[in-house]
Amino acid sequence: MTNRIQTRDPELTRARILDAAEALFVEQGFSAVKLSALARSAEVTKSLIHHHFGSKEQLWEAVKNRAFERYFTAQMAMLEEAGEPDAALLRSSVEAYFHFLRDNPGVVRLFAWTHLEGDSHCGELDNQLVGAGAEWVRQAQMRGLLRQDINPTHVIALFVMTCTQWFEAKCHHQHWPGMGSDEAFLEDFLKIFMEGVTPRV
Amino acid sequence: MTNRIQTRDPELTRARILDAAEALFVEQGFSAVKLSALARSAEVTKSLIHHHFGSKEQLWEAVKNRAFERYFTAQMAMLEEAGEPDAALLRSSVEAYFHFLRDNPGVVRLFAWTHLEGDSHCGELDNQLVGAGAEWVRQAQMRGLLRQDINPTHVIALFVMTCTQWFEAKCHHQHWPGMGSDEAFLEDFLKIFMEGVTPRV
DNA sequence: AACCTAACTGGTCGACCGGTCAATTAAATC
DNA sequence: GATTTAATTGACCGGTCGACCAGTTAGGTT
Repeated sequence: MTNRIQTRDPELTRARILDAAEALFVEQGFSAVKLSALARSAEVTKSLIHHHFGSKEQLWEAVKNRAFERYFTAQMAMLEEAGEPDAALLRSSVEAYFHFLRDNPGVVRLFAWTHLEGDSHCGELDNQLVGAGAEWVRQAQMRGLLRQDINPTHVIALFVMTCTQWFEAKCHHQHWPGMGSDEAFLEDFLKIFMEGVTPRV
Repeated sequence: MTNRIQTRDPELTRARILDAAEALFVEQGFSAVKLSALARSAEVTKSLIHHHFGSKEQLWEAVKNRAFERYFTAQMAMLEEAGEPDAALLRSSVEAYFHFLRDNPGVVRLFAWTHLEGDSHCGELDNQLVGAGAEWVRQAQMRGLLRQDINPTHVIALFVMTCTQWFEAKCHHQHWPGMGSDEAFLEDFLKIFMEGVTPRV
């Protein structure tokens, strides 16, 4: 702000505000973020934030929408490049999801804040994601590749929730005695999960 | 506050403040809670809160400590009344934990807020809880009742995290297509989990 | 009954919150 | 080049936040 070239680029300004806001909201949650700190961080004036986004609440919505859209499209892409349903593909899907969350810690925290707010918006957004995944499981079940006495949606929910919670609550359980690394836990989870969902021979 | 009998009971006052604070903190998180609203809810003056707890921050710590102590002792009691390690007992332990969280939604949210704060205090508190659980799994493994190629701590972590996330993110996934009730999900989770941790015959 | 400690109150404080507004100015339109 | 539009600024607002403090009073001690 001090010595910035006197040029105007509203798109860039919006982006800079969104980026700074996302960083702060991810870190501190909605209530704890002060617009003054955000303005400082984004190197714009407070008024400019209001000009572009109306209010703190609307900015929060914009941040969430952008982040969840990123999440959604990334997942959709992963889903579409998946091939025929079989156990090996389920395994690699879990790995892919786990690593996506590991590489996108911001979206994990954004999900957590949103859950606590009781905002079900993001949940509705991935209805089709889960629906497609569950359909995929259902097909594998019909072919006898997965055990058939389990609700397909629950299969999806189980690994999504496990991956999510692993990273959401990492500060909580990372110091538990005997707890292994990201990869070690994923490995053990997959052992249990894959053994649990495939039919006994 | 308006027409309360002019008697003094500091213990009760502290308890009333703690109760009201817990309710508000659980609902809104630390930053969003206003001491004025808390004072109104607890039917005390703002000054009295400062008198008993010093600051908002210290009150937050007191609330967390009390709640996590309750959680800890409840879990410790459950653990102590457990008998010899075997698969059936693991199953009923998961059920007990799941139902404890279902019946104590406050502590689940408190955990979630605490995770987001990065406060590892509660995580350290249940080190011995997890340690005892993992030891219990280890014994079952040695007896051949559970498969031995899995980190015992990960077995505990997996079901703790799954139960926690189920209730933490309920608003998120409860509207997913095909999602079942609490009990239906628990049942399916146990099918996968128990099948995954017991050795193949 | 005198005394003391601490529970409790009302009033108040400076800081700073989110938000507004009129004025300025860069850039797009004509 | 004149005009319009909108990005941007700094000054400012009312409200209220957490905290503080001097004073009052109930309850226990001696």
